[in-house]
Amino acid sequence: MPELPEIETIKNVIEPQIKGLVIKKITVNRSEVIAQPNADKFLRAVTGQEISAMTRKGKFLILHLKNESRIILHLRMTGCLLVTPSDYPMEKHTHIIFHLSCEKELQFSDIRRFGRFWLIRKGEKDTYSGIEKLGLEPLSRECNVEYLKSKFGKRKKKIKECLLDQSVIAGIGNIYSDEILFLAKICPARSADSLTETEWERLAEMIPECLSYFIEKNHIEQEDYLQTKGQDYRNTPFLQVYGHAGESCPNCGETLVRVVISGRSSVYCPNCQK
DNA sequence: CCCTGCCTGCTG
DNA sequence: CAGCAGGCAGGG
Repeated sequence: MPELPEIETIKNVIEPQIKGLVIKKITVNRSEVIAQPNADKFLRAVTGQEISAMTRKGKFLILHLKNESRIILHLRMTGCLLVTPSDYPMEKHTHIIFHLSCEKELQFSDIRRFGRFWLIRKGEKDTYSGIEKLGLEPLSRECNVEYLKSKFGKRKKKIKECLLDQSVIAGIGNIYSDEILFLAKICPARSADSLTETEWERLAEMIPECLSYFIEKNHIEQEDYLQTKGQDYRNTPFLQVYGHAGESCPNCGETLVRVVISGRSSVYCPNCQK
């Protein structure tokens, strides 16, 4: 169920463990997690390749291979990556195992099976995964108040829905949109075109502040990550509104309210967030 | 634009 | 048992 800070955390934990290793063999337990073009082609193209790097874009992870093709991965709601010793027991919902050199494995598990892999070959245009449609990285310099206003300023959409629009800002999901709007003191149901200059400024400031704060909080050592099976992002103790409907606002003590915005559960403080 | 489907598991 | 879960594509 990871959003940008969690994907960043996963990348930081996994990358140093697999960089430079060779994919010797792949076990596919559920081929539907390989979205494109077909599982066999995927296996043939990837087997024997060295992993040169792992990067993140929005909520996507990208495994860069030595031959300049790349494996794109989206974890969706419950996808999980683990680097394990080669004799490590398989989790119940493990769908793909990359058997690597140095007696290691990269295991992909996913309870709900929404997660997907794509293979993009050298020079091939990625029209499949959706990665090309992503907007700016929220931690980039260009994702500033002018950009937000130019993209959202005239929309009648609710500001929370705007923050979830991956084609404008890549990586914010349901948790962090609530947290960001709480920090910016903006009600999630406000229409974007009603925001004042000050509110746009607060929003532009809180997006990177909130995300980088949680990247820091998520920080975890490789051993602890494996021990907790990649399930403990350690962010929950620090969430101020998400998951706290009915409790008191950490700012003012007013009861936090849950509403549904475009099908997503949203929590906010009716007193602090106008 | 909202709504559903995709899946399994956990909570009340 | 229904309802819900941190995502997204596709449909009407």
